[in-house]
Amino acid sequence: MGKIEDKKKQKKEALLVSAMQLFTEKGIAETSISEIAKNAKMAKGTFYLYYKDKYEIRDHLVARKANEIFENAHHCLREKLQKVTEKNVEDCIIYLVENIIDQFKESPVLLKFIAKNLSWGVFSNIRIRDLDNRNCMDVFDELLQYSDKRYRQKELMIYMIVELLNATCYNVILYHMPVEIERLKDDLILAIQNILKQFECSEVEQLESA
Amino acid sequence: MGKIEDKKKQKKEALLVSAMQLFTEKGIAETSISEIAKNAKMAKGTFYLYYKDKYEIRDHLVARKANEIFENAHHCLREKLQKVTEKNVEDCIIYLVENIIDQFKESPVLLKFIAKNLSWGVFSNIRIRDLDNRNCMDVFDELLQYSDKRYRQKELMIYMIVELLNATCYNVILYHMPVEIERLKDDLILAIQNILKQFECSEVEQLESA
Amino acid sequence: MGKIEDKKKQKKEALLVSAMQLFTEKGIAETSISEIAKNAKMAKGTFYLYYKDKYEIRDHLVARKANEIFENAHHCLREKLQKVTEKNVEDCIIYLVENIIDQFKESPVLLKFIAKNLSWGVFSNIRIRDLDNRNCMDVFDELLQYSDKRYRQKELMIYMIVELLNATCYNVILYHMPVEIERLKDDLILAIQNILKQFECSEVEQLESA
Amino acid sequence: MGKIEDKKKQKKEALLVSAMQLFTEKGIAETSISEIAKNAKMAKGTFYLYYKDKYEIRDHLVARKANEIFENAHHCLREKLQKVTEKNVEDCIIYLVENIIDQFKESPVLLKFIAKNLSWGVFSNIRIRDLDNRNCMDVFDELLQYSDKRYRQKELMIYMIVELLNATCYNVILYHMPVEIERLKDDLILAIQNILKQFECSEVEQLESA
DNA sequence: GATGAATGAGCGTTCATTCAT
DNA sequence: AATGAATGAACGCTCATTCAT
Repeated sequence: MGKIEDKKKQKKEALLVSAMQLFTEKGIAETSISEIAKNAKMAKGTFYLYYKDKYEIRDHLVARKANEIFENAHHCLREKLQKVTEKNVEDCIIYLVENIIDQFKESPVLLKFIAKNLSWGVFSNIRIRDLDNRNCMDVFDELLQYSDKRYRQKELMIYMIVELLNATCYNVILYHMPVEIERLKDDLILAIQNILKQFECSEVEQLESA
Repeated sequence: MGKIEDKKKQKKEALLVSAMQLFTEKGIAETSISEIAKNAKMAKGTFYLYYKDKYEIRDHLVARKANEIFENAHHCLREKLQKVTEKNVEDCIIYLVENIIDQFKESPVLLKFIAKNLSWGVFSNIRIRDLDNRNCMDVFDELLQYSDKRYRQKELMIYMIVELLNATCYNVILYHMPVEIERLKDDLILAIQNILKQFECSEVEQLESA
Repeated sequence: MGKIEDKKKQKKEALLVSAMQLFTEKGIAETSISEIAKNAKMAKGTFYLYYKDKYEIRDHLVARKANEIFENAHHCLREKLQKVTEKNVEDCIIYLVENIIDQFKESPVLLKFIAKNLSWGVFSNIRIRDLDNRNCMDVFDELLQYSDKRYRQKELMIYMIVELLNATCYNVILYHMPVEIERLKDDLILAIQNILKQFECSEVEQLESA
Repeated sequence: MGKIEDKKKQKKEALLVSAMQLFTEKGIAETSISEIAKNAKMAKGTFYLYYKDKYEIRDHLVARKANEIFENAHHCLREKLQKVTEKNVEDCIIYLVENIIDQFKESPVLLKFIAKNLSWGVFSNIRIRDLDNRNCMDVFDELLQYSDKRYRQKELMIYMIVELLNATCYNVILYHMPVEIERLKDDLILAIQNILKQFECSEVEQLESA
């Protein structure tokens, strides 16, 4: 029956939660498997029924947390878009960026965990449930489609935006260096808007691609 | 006499070199203190006469390596500037950026080591010998002084450029994702030029600050 | 009904087969109970319904495999004896020995398993189905009865032959040391014939025992 | 100075002694490294400064113990030979065999340890200090040289004798099966004498080889 | 009877750290 | 100052055994 499957899922979940807590509290390298298990109220051996090692659990967590952040942001965006008729790609992306900054502000440990462990490979594969599990690049594609502008090198563009967002927030939110987050925000958004413009196709190219 | 001081420096140096080799070859977590000592042809116990633990050595190394990279770049810039009369800040910064990218391309292990361990605190304190040990922010200040343009929020501007450079190079050089470095280069430089423009003071502000 | 008994026997059998495979493939110490069960397509817990531990299974296997070897040899001997009128004890024993050597040559892993785990207690109790489950010593008694010679200390004689056979074949077949099996064979048979002669009663003793 | 080397030798020795005790008391498989260390009054980690694992220690022990047994026997033989003018090869070998049987009788655990772990490769390489570290096959060669008889296939002959000795003593001394050791002794010696005769070259061959 | 999730003792191994030399 | 033998805590991991289902 499904009860046993349910219990297993709960155990896996408990291990994830336990690991997340310890990873953010004391770092991955300083967290041992037996601690993860004990913190999840299990025997050490039980850990190995569900994960190969702590790096497997880390990878699961990174993917999940990045997913949550992006889904949260995307969800808010969708709600907002329902109220607005005019849809502007740039604004949407800026909206996502601001939302993500807010999430990072709320949970600096999350930022720390994500920033140090998220690779582009994982990020570009994040799936959004609201969009039939299409991945995060599809989200941008969809947004860009509704626009009357055309963009070249879309993946590179997104990559640069994401990396700039992540990298600049890290020191600013965690160590308030070299400025406070509120001070960074405006210029970060400006920079991102410039990146978007930089990848916009010229009118000639726009026509060609049309 | 200074001979004893010399010997001490040599030992410290040998440990740094040994550690750098092992850190880049197999990673910091996988390198043990006894390995560092053995590789430096010393007894394990001697290590503790010079460093507290391997993280102290790591921090020394990060600062030194970042310094070398920046000094290299700056040195090349100075040589070039001696041949040229016209001095343009933007071009200088782009020159530094390109030079640093080239150094990363030459030594991806260096990039890996630096990118994962360099914090803004360390970076902004890098000292340049050619400039009487003034730090790296002073370098930019000097460059910006020679320009006829005025910039606001200089440290933030540099911060954003440095982080963008580091963060985007990481995946691209080490994992060729999402594009090749040659593909990234042009757009990265464009983006940095835009960041510079974004921080340029308007003419009114220029006058005011003058 | 006997169906339940049948199923039980089948399970026990499946575990034996599974264990034999793993024991010979990777050794007893390196084989775990859960592997034996999985290889027999059962759950781990089921193992304990049939055997106490892997050593119980090993003992069952040693007895069975030794039995098979001896039964095989004995079966061939009987077939041969039906065609021959003249029956000579020495020749019969040599025939058995040669047959067993051939079986070992065919399956060195079997030799390895048997040689390291067979004790005299187990061997002397091997039962032969063709002979109404009489044990292996009875076989020799029967053979010796048909002879016109008399032997003293029959069990000791058999013991020495069996141990010499086992012990000398081990290194020779498994590691080809110090000679090849073909080189050993002739002298081993000679030695066994000498052992048989050595235990023959003198004519006076023969008469006495008659 | 040599003091430190001395201490190291003492530690290695202490580990060997400790391991031997535990191996014979409870078997190799049932002995753990931490037990060996604790029994030798050391920390667990110290074990690894001297041996790779318990199998390395086992191999050292087997070689050493086999060496001791053989050297003991050989030493007694030499003492005896000094008193006797007439030297007979057969008698010498029988003397060695009897001496070894006596050693096994005195220490059944030694027999158990040796019999289960001594391979022909190790045995044939045993070195005798009294003979300038020449190995055990050289001993036999020397003995055989003094004889007026010639033997073919000397290594095979020794192999068969050694294996017969080992294999038959095992059950008899440890489990008193199928007879007592005193009962085995006479027939074992007879059998060995027969093996020696069997490998004697015929008179024709003797002349040829001369 | 059969299952397999859960346990936790115990393994081999590593390694930062100490300290007598 | 320099050594490296010694330590023992802590690690990752395995596995026989139990027991609720």
